[in-house]
Amino acid sequence: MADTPLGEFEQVVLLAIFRLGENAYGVTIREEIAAHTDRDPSPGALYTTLARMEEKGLVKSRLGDPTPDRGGRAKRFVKITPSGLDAVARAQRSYQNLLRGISLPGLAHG
Amino acid sequence: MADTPLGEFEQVVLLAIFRLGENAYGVTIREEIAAHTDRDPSPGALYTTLARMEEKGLVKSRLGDPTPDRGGRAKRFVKITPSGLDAVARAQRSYQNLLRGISLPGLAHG
DNA sequence: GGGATTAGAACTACTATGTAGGACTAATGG
DNA sequence: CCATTAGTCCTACATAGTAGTTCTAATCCC
Repeated sequence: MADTPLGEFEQVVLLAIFRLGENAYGVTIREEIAAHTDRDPSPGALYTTLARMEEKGLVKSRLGDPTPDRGGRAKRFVKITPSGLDAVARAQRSYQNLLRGISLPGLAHG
Repeated sequence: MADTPLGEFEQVVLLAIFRLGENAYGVTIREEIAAHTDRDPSPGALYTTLARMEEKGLVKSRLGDPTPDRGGRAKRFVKITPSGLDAVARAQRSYQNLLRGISLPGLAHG
């Protein structure tokens, strides 16, 4: 299953997790996505996708310790697996490849 | 319906059409995708997606003249609409935005 | 110390997108 | 006029995207 084609939203979630590093869990991932894209996914949308990706081995999760806060329930921290990292890189590469030589009107190069 | 979030494959198809310019129709689009990505979509996969995108106003199609070839059936040429172009550009931008500041292991920059 | 309150996760249900394979169609050529 | 061929379209199903709601476990306050 090394060549699972990543879905659009899966990629967005993976990248958000990547950015967050050690502090990636449901709530922060959602915030990160909202901050860096035009999306604002519902909790359900995120957790469902997270669960599916874990099934496919793209991410791994571990339950953290409860924080000393009101409602400080234990967070489920998420981390990208090597296989997940590979999948993002691969997706990026083929995307980049398709873009090669194209200049899209209305899109700034960078 | 200006903010339709483009799917992964939709984007690939759109970009292929863009590259092909005036000569974009079923067969050539399929070849273009096969040549520039790791995918090799079946005819059905492509035509279905094309039909859906036309419904959403992302592409427009017109029937060409039959070519004087054996089996030279009339081709259905496809063109990206302004709204389609906008959708790709938007998708690109938010993708780029999410990538900002990230350096992915195993992915060459460029 | 037990119910109100709250952060956070998980379930259910549904829609949309991705995908294949084969049927259909319209043209030529012998 | 039927075999052959380029090309399109139909049918059916798998997978990804999405929302809303409910469940859970922890503090806070009286």
